[in-house]
Amino acid sequence: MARPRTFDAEEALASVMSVFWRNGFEGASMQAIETATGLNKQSLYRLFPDKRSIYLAALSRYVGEELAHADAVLSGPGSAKQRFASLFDGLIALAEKGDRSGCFLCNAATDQAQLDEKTKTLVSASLKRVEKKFRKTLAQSHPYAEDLQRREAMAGLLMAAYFGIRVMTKANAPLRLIKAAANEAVAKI
Amino acid sequence: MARPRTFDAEEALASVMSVFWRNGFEGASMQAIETATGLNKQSLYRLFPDKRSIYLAALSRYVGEELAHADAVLSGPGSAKQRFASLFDGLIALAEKGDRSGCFLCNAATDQAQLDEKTKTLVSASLKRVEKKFRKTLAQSHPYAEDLQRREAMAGLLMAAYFGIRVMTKANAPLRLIKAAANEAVAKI
DNA sequence: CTAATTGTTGACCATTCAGTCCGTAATTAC
DNA sequence: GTAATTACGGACTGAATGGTCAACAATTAG
Repeated sequence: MARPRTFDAEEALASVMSVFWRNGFEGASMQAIETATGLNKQSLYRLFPDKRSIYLAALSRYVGEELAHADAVLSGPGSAKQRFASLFDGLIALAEKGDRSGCFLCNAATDQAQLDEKTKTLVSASLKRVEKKFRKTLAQSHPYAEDLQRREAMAGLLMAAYFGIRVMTKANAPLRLIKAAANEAVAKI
Repeated sequence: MARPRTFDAEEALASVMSVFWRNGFEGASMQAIETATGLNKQSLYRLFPDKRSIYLAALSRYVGEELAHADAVLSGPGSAKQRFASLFDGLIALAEKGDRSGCFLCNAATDQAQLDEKTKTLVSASLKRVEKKFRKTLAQSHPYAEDLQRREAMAGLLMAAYFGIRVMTKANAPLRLIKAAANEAVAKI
């Protein structure tokens, strides 16, 4: 009968996710991951075959959380415009409290998507899920409910605005610029 | 009398820029840089004190080129809307020919801005220059010429859209989505 | 108790990393 | 020719890297 694991795999993954989110794939050393999790890397190698697998698991976890959050916000009451306002207000609120950590998905896209096939696949699939969610929300309000082309166009713009604001946040753009971009994006719905 | 340098420093920097753009700071090894430039790294260490300095020089070069290009496009004939259309059409054209390399500035923002003070300063200053250029262009057309608040808001949105599309491009978003986002951003001017 | 199984620990490994060292090279001034 | 200066080439350095190894540990079944 096997010896039971003494750590919680999900908890460990949450710590790992923070390290990869902040440092990127190459910048996050296994030593840093050991420190963040309080585990010996051999314990992690029991769960995952290599560093890339740990990275992908962490990214998957992040995307899951981010989409769940977006879903909650975009499933709220009101028109599509109001719901997107809530989503973008969330970005403003993060910047207001000095949170400049940005978005792990954006990081993975710019950092690894063109360098590693598996990361590319995961990033690409994640974008599809975001698009689907944005279009679904828009489809619940006029005129996007009836006009498929307008819905697709606006979903595209909102996605670009969302990711762009994430980049600008990490790039230390002033709060007024982040607010301007977020509010203007919502105003155009 | 000193021995003259046998390579062109600007040419070397262009090669270095490509390596850093593609691989990021951590992922670009000095060995890869040697290979790309055809120089021994000791020759580069004659020009720059360390890897970070090389990286910052490469990023500066990129920003200079990108802003010069944007300046050329945004200084063209027509309304602000038409000029931005040209700029965003450029992004579409890159995607159309399969160029998914994205934007080194975006990469630096998401990758290094929160990890290294000098990179953060350069990235932040670069964003200011982009914003200034976008606002200047908008100020040449109605109603942005007269309405400072609208100008700032639209500049913010266009910046977010621009950077967001860069991220989506690198994230392998489908061409139709990139087109939708770019065209909708311009349509909102 | 032993056997089987997986988990933990810490040492170990070969390679890679950014940077350094030093002999040789190229150029001009004298 | 020598001297002075910076450039080039390739070897070298200590540390860091992702991953492996093997002894010991924890658990249950029989």
